[in-house]
Amino acid sequence: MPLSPACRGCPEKNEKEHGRCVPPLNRLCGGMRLSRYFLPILRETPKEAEIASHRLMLRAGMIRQEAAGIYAWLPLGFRVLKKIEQIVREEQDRAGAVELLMPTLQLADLWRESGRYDAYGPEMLRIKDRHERELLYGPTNEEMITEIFRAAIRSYRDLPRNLYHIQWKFRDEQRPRFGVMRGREFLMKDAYSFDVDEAAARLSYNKMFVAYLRTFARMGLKAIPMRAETGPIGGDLSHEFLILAETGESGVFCDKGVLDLPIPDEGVDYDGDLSSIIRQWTHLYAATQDVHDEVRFEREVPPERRLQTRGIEVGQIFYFGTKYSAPMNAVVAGSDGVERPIHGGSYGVGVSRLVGATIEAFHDDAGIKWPEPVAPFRVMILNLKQGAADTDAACEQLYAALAAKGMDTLYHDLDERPGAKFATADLIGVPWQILVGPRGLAEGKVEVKRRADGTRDLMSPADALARLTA
RNA sequence: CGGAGUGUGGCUCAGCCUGGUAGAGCACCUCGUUCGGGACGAGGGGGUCGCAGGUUCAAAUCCUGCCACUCCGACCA
Repeated sequence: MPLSPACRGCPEKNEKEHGRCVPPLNRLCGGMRLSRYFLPILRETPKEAEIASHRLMLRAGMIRQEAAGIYAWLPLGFRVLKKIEQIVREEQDRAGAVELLMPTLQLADLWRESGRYDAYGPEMLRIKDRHERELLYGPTNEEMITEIFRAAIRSYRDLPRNLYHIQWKFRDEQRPRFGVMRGREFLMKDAYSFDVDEAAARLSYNKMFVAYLRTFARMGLKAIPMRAETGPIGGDLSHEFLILAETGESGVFCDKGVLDLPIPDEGVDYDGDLSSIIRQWTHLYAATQDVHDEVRFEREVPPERRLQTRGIEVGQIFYFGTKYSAPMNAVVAGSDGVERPIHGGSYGVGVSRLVGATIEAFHDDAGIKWPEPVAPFRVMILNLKQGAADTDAACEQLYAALAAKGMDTLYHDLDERPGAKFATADLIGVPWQILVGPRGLAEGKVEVKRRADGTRDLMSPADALARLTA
């Protein structure tokens, strides 16, 4: 795949790897002038927003609510969504999963094969087309992927496989809330593994387990795998991945030791033995309220290491055996020539929810503090005296130089007062701000401010460039 | 789905009880003065008061029904 010119030199990753970028990400590399952007900032907090991430996403012009639990993603929010999506994609690919795209609408008849059309309940949005054919807006895709898979695969030699897509889902929640954290329409990565038997399926499960550890860590999040109930999807092996946050929906109990476990590096051999990593991450106590065992907790975890808090679920993995393959007749011939149902697993990541969850983890009173890997822009240039020859020239030079390096840069070139620009920059949470004002330029200096901790350093524009493109 | 609320300009709200020419702050437009942490002055534009009925000479306001949205709880791959 040829490199997009805009991608050349992008600091996201080396150029060789960049050839794998899907087109939407290519567009994220480079610069943007605020005067040509669409960033509808709100000065006051909309009254419906109770929690920080919802409030800040509305104020920062990332989303706009169109109906209960249904949001339009405005340009700034869309950038973050795409960056998170891309990290998820890269780690799925690395773990050997193969991307495809299934439709949002599905035939009811397909769901009758598994028996879930009647079992699912009012959470499923049901639709009829002009021929009175019953359709549904997919809340998940086990049936469809099983249908796709069974049509093509005949032999155990074709296994294992893991297919995934990143697609919008709809679940008609009784009470949507917390903005994109619990919307009715949401973007989810869902992967589905197919194996010849349970032992093989567990190997597939372990790959996704490790991929998830890496995925959330790359976003700057500390996600902890916890034993989980399997819920309506069914099955007998499942972990939820939660990031710790006081505003989380789930109560969690764990051994503090899990907070310091090492994340597998990108050279991890997915075809090798992952069991030691899984053991390391599962032998310490960690459970959500639903499956919490207080007696075991007190027996296994010393008092000083007991942690009781709340968390936000950002992923869940299941092994469910032949739950779908048996009723839907998805079978392969074994080495003995006998056909048997394949053993399946499914693996979800809440992509749109992660946007809100990240803000819950990284914000202060002034606004969002994006971790660099998912920030909508990496650098923001603030021209503190728009229209003055020296500040304009210095900003244009910085902007051109950063864009040439493929750096995501937002140039605040509106004719606003410095205070307003500071407030906007802090609100939208771009990790690095370059403050260019007459005061500093008199000494040939600009100020580089790091949003995460508020530290500022005066330096020459050349040094600022070197520091931010290092 | 139970309970509690709210719908008035892009945002936050007042006005409703006690019916009588639709308001404020912020935002927006023009001009001027400003300019390192959300400036100031003057002038200006923008609203079928959620929808539909009803009562009345007259309804944002009173009555009835509906719709939407929010919060608490239950629910939540």
